[in-house]
Amino acid sequence: MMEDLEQLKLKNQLCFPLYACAKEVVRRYRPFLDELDLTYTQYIVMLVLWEENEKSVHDLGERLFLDSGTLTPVLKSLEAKGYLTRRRSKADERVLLVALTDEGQALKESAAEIPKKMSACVALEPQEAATLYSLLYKMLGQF
Amino acid sequence: MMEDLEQLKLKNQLCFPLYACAKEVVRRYRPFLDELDLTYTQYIVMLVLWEENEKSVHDLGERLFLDSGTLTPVLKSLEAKGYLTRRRSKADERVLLVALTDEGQALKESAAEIPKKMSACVALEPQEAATLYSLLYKMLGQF
DNA sequence: ATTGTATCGGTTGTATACAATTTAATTGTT
DNA sequence: AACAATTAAATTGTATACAACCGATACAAT
Repeated sequence: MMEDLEQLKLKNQLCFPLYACAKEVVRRYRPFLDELDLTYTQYIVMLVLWEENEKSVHDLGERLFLDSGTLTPVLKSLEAKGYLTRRRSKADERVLLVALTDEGQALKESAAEIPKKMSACVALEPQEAATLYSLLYKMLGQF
Repeated sequence: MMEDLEQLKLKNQLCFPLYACAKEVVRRYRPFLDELDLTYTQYIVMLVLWEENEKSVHDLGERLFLDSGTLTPVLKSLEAKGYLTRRRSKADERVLLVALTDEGQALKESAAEIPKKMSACVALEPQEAATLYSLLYKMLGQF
C-alpha cells in the first residue's frame, strides 16, 4: 500500500533520530571524557559504581542494558587503568564482583563537572529535557 | 559541590536513556531485518536510496550522520548482496556514486511492512511519539 | 601554468555491541 | 546422592562507529 511506502521515508521514522541523536550526543562527551581517559561505555560503568561501589557483572548489565560480551572487555580495561578490581564472589563462584579502587573513587571528583558541561551542549529547555527523559524511560520500561 | 555529584547519578542523566533506548530499538529491528538479510545500518542506507536512487557517499553520510569509515564497508557489503552499484562520478573523480540495482529497488516492497511492525513494538501514544520525534530533531538540529 | 589548499573516499586502529557458544558453578528434582 | 536444568561470565565471530591519516582529484590564487 501507498501509506506503507510513505512510512519508509527516513523523515517518517522515529527510530532514526533516536539512533542518530544518541550517537551524536555520545560523540559530544568524548572531549570531556578524554580528560579522564574514559570512553562513554567506561563512563557509564563508573557512574553505576560511584553510586554502589560493588556490583556483579550481571547486575551492571541489567542496569546498563549491556551483556557480558560487551562488559567483560570494558571491565578488564578499567581494571588495567587501576579504577576497579574484579574478583569472584565467595558465596557464588560464578559471580564476578566489580569494585572501585581508591583511584576509581577519586575519579568521581574529576567527573563532577561533566554533566554540567554536557547540558550546556544540549539546546533543549529544562521542560523539554524533562519530557524527553520521561518519554525515553517510558519506552525503555517495556523492554 | 553536592549538586554536581548528584548529577552524576545514572537516573539524572539524559544521555543514558537516549543511548540505551536507541540500542534497544535497533535490536528490536533485527528479527524483521534478518528476513531481508539487512543490518540496521544497511537498512537506513537503503531507506535513503529508496527515496533518491543515486547518492554520493558524502551525501549519504550527511543524511545519516555517518562518515566514510563506517559507510565504505557497509556499501561494499550491500554491493556484494547485489542491492546497489558503486561507480565514480564522471564529473568529479573523487566522488563515488551509489545507485540501486533492480534487486535493490525490488527490496523496497519487502521492507514496506517493517515500519508498521516496529511501531507495534513501541508503547508510545501517537501524540507522545510525535513529541519525542520533534525533541530529537530539535537536538539533532544543532549538530 | 604552478603551487598550495580543500575535498572525497578509503584505510587503519581502537572500542563497542550483540548473537551464539562454551565452561564452570549452582540449583532443582527425584 | 545423582543428574538434569539453569545461571554467570568469558569467548568467538560479525558488524558497526569514529578518529586519524592517506592518496588522488579538484580548485584557487597568483
